[in-house]
Amino acid sequence: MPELPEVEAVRQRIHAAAAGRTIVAARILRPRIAPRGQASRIERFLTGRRIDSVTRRAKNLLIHVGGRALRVHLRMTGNIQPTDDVRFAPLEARMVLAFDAHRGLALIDPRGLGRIELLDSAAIASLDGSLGPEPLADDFTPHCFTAAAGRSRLAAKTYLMDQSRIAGIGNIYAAEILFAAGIHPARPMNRLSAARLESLHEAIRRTLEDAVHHAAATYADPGLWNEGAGFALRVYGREGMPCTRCASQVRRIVQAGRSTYYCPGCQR
DNA sequence: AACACGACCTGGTAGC
DNA sequence: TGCTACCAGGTCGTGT
Repeated sequence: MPELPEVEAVRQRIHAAAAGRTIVAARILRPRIAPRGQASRIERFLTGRRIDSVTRRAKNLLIHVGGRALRVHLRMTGNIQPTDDVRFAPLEARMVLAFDAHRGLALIDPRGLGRIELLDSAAIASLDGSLGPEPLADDFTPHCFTAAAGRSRLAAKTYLMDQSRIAGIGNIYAAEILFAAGIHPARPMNRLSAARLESLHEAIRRTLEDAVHHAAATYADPGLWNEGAGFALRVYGREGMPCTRCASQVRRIVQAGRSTYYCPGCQR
């Protein structure tokens, strides 16, 4: 679930619910989600402080509090949702930030791989510096993308998923973007023409913008959200089914240990 | 530099 | 029905 579009939808939702509110109680229900030995320190820091804003960098949520940021990474199955009953958070709740006796935010994560960390301003800058450009930001221009990408010998899918090169793209949207651009996932980036790199840039923007729109629209409906029904997937998970564009059978291969889906008919 | 692989966790599901 | 094996949207550390 949580790649850039979903994390952005969570950000919008919890920024609206939490900005300006004071945390009256912070409970980390599963200490291992924080760096070793820091869970109670983080709880103490957050308690009594006001949330200024919630921003996003790549797939990281940054909850800005008291000049620092609580970085939350949702990993595979995490989500943060406003709750009206902080005392009876669901079993999979890993952290609860209460705004009063009833309302607050809950980090829900069935698989428990999500992580939190408290960052000072230097650590925020360091995180920022370790990540590639935000694909939906104004400075992610065709030129900026094609200049860097054209020099890499990485397979296209591996390149798209490398957070230090482009921020926020994961396994599902990498497949969808490459399908939209008609590019084979194993094709080395430096063997794509300038024109094809530009169309890839365009596919990145269009696919992610579309997905952000759908993710934001379905966030409020937990049923839809959990089924991932917001965005109509065109190749991901469709092994053996006919391509929606050319009717060839969609294939699944493994790249870097992850499933990659593509159409052998129209991705070259 | 590039890539493979295991670990981290739990739940769902296909197959027997 | 009940068991096992395998799979899952991410990242990090280790090894080649």
